Amino acid sequence: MKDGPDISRVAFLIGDPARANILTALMSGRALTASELANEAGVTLQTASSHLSKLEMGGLICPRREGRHKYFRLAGAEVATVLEALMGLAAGTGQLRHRPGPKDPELRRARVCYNHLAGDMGTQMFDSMCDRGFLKSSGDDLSLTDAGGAFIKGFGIDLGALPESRAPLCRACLDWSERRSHLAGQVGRAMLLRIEDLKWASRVDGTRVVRFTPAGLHAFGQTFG
Amino acid sequence: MKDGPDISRVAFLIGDPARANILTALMSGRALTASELANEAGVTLQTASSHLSKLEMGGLICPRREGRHKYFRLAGAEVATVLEALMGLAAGTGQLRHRPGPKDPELRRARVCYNHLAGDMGTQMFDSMCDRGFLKSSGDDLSLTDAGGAFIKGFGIDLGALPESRAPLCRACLDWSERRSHLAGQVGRAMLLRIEDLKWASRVDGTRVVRFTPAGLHAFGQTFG
DNA sequence: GTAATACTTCGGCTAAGGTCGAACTATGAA
DNA sequence: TTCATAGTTCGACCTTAGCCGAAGTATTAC
Repeated sequence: MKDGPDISRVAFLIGDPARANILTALMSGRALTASELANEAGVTLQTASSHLSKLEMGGLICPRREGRHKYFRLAGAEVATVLEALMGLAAGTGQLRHRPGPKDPELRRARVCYNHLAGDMGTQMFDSMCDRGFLKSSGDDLSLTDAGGAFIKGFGIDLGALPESRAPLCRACLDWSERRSHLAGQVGRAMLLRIEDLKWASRVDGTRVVRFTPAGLHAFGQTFG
Repeated sequence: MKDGPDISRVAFLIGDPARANILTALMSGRALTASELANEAGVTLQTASSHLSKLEMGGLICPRREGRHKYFRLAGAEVATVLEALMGLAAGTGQLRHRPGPKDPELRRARVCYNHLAGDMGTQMFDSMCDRGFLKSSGDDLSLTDAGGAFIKGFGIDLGALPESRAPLCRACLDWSERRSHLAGQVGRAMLLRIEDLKWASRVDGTRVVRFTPAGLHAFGQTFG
């Protein structure tokens, strides 16, 4: 028994409804204050503070002080991956499915996953870029081809401006609603930012929903149809 | 708040040490009895029975009666994926790392992941098959090329004999110790079975360790070097 | 049949931990 | 300075659930 790392501590942290709501809210990729997260989780500030310190101790979130505010964000893409995988499993095991709220169809259509585009439109973009030979997956790793580099440059993304970091340029991320991959990594992040810059879409405050304008939808279809 | 599926229920189930041990034991891919799992988890049979019924209700494991025994197995590859992702995160977040037992190096070298080969040798096999063009990842999905089909046929695997099922033939699975992908899916399963058939390696009872014979190690190196 | 093994259910004990009110600290605004 | 806002810490309450002994059911062995 006791093979490998200890799963239960991390799972225990995610296993509380309030903490799960906090983490889900942070899946938007934004850094949120303790008060905002308390509100998201539906608990008082004191309770949220306790949860947040536990999540921080467990290495799932990172704090950042800013004046009298304390902002929290997910500790990394690996955390987001686990959360997405759990969502996929929760959605799959039937009775665990949450009653689909009014936002549910919108979420399935286009949403933020950590810092990149997910949902139907996220996978559509990914597939289109693969089909046209912009992405090449050499076994495990995903990378941008020369044609792909030219494409995203034409799309308005300056590769040189991307920060040097250990984070891979391209990464595949499994989508819980579509059960297929979408584009993550630094390029995935840059694509979403560019889509917002182009005013094709904007995030709906307080949710993970990404809402496209009619014009943006049309342009998206032209580009990734 | 409350976007998407409810994570916390599934995470709560995994968040108990006894249940986490049970699930980890089932990562061997084998079906184990309630008594065996009680022993793995370090609790009495009564306690394990309670845990097992909760895991079953939660859709994480499937029971199968066989005489007076009740065998349990993981409910599916999706569950295994979540567990592997959690292991990766737990191993990564530092203080959560379990004290490395004597079996730890062996586990990192070669182990069973649900029903396929993982660890250093698992990723080595995967990389080799990718480099030689046996596997093609068209964007998201992983598939066997013609050359790959010929290769595994030569290796002694009859593709036609694989059962018709919704499970994909090839699938990439993230490895918590190597942090890279290895081969899962039906072909991954068949490869491991064939390796055992060839007597290259055998599983160590009661653990996830796959122990190669010297001859098997040599043959493996020849084939996937 | 009787005995043994495998598992389940029940009941009670106990400990862990989620919750919030109230008091406290720290930063910023007037 | 004085007040307001953001967050933390403390203490008490209380629900939850993990645990095991004991009794109950089901299946196999003899």
